Amino acid sequence: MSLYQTIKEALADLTFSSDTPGKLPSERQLQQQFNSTRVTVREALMRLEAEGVIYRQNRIGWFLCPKRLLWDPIQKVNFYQLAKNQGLKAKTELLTCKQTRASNEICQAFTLDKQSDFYEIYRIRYLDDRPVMVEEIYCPVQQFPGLTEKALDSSITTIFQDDYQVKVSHEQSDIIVTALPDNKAEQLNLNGGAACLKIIRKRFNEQQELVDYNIEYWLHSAIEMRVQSN
Amino acid sequence: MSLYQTIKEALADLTFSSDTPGKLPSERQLQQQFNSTRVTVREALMRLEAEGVIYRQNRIGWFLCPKRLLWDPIQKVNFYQLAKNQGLKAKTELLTCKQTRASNEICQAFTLDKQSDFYEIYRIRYLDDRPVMVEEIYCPVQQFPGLTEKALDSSITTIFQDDYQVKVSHEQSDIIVTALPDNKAEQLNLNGGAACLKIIRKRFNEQQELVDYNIEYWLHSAIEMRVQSN
DNA sequence: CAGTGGTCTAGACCACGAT
DNA sequence: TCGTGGTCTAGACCACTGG
Repeated sequence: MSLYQTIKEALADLTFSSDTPGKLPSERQLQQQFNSTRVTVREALMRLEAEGVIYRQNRIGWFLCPKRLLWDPIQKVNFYQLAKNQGLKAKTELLTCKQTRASNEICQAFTLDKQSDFYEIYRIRYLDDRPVMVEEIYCPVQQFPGLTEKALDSSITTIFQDDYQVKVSHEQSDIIVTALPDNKAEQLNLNGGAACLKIIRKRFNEQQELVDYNIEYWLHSAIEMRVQSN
Repeated sequence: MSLYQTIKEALADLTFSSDTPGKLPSERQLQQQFNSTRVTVREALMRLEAEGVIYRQNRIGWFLCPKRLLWDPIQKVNFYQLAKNQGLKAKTELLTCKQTRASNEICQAFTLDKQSDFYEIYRIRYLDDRPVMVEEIYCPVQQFPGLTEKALDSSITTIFQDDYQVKVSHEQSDIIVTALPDNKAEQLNLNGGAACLKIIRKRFNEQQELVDYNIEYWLHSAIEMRVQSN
């Protein structure tokens, strides 16, 4: 068996008895401990990261992954409720909210022309204070005047419903595995290139009109999906 | 911008005009071309792999990814039908089929004791002759006597229905992103450690009895999910 | 057999975080 | 300021693929 495999298994077995709980020893410490080089140690670490056992914070170190959030893409349960049901603390941070002209792709999805204005909302979501998701939300200004004034660090669905009487009745999600883009990784204080789940979600009102175009990047080790079909 | 980022973007722009269509130049060629080292070139390649742009076959080289198979985890469409609808050629290869005592986890799922015998079926699935998935299927011998004699390189669901009058009426899928385990990677002629979608699917008959326990590993770049909710 | 990717060594410099 | 991870160099040997 290769050396990095050995290191990987040894690390997986470790109780990671470091100063900070959940934090792994530094790469140079591991290199000495296993009498190897940083390249090889990092190979082992990156495998464990790919498996979803550990994750890294940019220039800080490697950490053990907590358990994944279980999510059913069919159920329209909001993030806070979902987290609470699973004993996790949810938090949302609003990064930016501005009025823009959106990309062609998004205009087309809304069947609006390129002159239309959209709100563009960037948010980060945390579970137990760990950043796990970054999202972009687009919705037409016309339909949601004054949206910037609302409490955008809460549930958008609730705002739609309570403040605008818009009820989401149908949604479609496209889900792929890809690498976290560098600009998104930066917002999460993580490294680009790590596996992530990219979810493009379109939500429609009762008249089947698109009201909300949402792009989410989930840290792959933070989420698990469960779906039922009858 | 870092060198491997530059290389990554240059590679992404390339039309990959190599001998074999879809195959990238060798790592040493790229190293010369970009006046760098293999480590750095491989960093760029692995990023592209993580993004789902290219994949590698063990000791053969790097290849461009064809388009992903679109899959709705709610619909119970069989693999051949799904592929055909999307203009892809599906193929299944039976690796092994044997009678065993299954693991505790699986016995428990079936609510059978540890003495029960199961069929254990290993298969590989191909799209346009590219291996994209490896699976393990467990089902109780008691319920499917003589299953080994059937054409196990076709649809199991069809065999259940036609040969055993067992109709799958309900199923549950757990889906996570993880790394392809080395033993599975080997069966696919791929490298361990690449991102994959692991799907654990339990299928039930009309009496809500578990009939089929299925573990699938999909090459992450080969699949995309789309779900609707009402 | 030549060429490929898989693994590994033993260094180096940098930007950034913690202190 | 010191230690961290992020990036990079310039090699090496091996197992395996393909001709």
